[in-house]
Amino acid sequence: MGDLGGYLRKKREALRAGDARFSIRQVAARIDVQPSYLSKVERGQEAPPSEKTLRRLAQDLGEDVDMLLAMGGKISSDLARIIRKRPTLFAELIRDLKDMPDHAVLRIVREVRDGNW
Amino acid sequence: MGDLGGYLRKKREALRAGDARFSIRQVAARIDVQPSYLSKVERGQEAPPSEKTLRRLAQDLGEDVDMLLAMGGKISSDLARIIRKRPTLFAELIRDLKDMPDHAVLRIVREVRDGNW
DNA sequence: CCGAGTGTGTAGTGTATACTAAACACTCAC
DNA sequence: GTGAGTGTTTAGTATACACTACACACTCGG
Repeated sequence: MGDLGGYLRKKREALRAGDARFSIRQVAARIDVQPSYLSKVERGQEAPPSEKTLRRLAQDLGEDVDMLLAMGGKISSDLARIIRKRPTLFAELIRDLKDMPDHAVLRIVREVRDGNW
Repeated sequence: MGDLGGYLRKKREALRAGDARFSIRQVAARIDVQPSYLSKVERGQEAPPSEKTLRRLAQDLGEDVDMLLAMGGKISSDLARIIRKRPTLFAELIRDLKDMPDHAVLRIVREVRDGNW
């Protein structure tokens, strides 16, 4: 599951094929880390970057932030904050949804969004 | 919000009123930390304990684990794991529920549990 | 008075997190 | 063949996390 490095490398190389601006060095410069660091992250020689850095990376590579964070073993701090405000309530809900198939959860999401509550 | 220390102290002192086994020293011994450490935690002079320690504390004091963890700025690792397995899905749901009143969320919980999905 | 128990103050520790800085080896264009 | 760019290696760093170990000062029953 947690192969953040390999995923990042593949994604970057795909982008790089069509745009020279996606070299390790240039991406690193844009997201404000050392190229050596990014290189190691991509090869799994370093632990996943911080949330801040993962966010910039996601933005630069056009990837979903929540997914990259998850691959890095983290959860977006805004989600964490929401949960921590009503811990038992959300804990219950999330544990109940644990084994539900995606489509069932999605149905809930949609109904919630449509405001039938 | 985040006054874990004060909350713990109050709770322990309440228990202590009816049971001498709830001194700092004895609780500390049971949850396997130094009394000085627990003392500092209760007075907010130390950062919140680890998840492991908070769990033992919650158990010993008869408190809700998820709530104590939340007060300590953490989220139960089993919840984190559930979310990380389907990050975008849960991120969407949680953000949508952010501003919903408790009773509305509870209704969802109950419906989910009753298996009408 | 003394022994058991109470809470607390001070100092220090091991480990993880999240990186930086500088140099090395290679390719490729001109 | 050299200058610009590429990825990588090695070594080191600052900060936070999550505590321990030990000693101190106090109370209170017998």
